[in-house]
Amino acid sequence: MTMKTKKISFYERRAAIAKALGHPSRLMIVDALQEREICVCELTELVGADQSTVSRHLSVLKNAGLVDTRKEGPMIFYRLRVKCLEGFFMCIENVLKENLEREEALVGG
Amino acid sequence: MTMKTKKISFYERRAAIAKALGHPSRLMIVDALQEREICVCELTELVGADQSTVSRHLSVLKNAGLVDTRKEGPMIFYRLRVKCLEGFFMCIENVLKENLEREEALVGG
DNA sequence: TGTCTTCATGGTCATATTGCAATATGACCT
DNA sequence: AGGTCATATTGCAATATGACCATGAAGACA
Repeated sequence: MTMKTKKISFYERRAAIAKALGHPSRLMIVDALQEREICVCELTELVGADQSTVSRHLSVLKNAGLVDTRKEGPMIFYRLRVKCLEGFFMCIENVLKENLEREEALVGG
Repeated sequence: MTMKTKKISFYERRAAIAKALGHPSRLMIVDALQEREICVCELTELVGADQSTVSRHLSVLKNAGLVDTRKEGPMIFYRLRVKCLEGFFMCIENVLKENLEREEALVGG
């Protein structure tokens, strides 16, 4: 395997995770799951989309390895598989803060 | 504005940033820019795609507020606008590590 | 002026994503 | 078995994305 090929698969794996987090509904879900595990029915209410749509978003998160499931009777509870999302969210907040400052600078100066 | 609308735009802004990082070429670019500012011609070589394709990726990163540009003669240098990407990458690595452990557990037992 | 380099943009095609409706699956209860 | 609730999956339409080619704009330089 060439170095370039290796590099590509390296970034592909990482980009897949970022991509899974790149949708507002999925971000909302992940954020809610930081508190506690939540069933699909409750997540569907939270997101406010069709149940089938939410189910698809959940499967995207699951395929990325971000969440895991637990069965309890007819219900399925989703929970975060990783606790490290703070770093991710902090990074995003930092970018948004910088963007805001830039906008203010453009208006003010 | 209702609470739900507010929440949506909250997550939309954050998801847009994650989405901008959700492509292997863009991740490769951002990673390279952690070292130093780089011109489009060099980034084009690095990524190994058409110059127009790389230019589009760069505009995605710029629109997300992740990078900024500096003109020098006919060249345009791109540089990171934020230094916080460590937290982002650490989070990704953490997820990948967890995923690897899960795969090993599935094989092993 | 003409040409070369560097980068961005419009056009076009192939593919992926997203959303909803409809249907299937699976568990539980009677 | 039949009924009901909670999820997953499939089909389809609309839209977004990503790649290339061709072209355009701007600076450097003879």
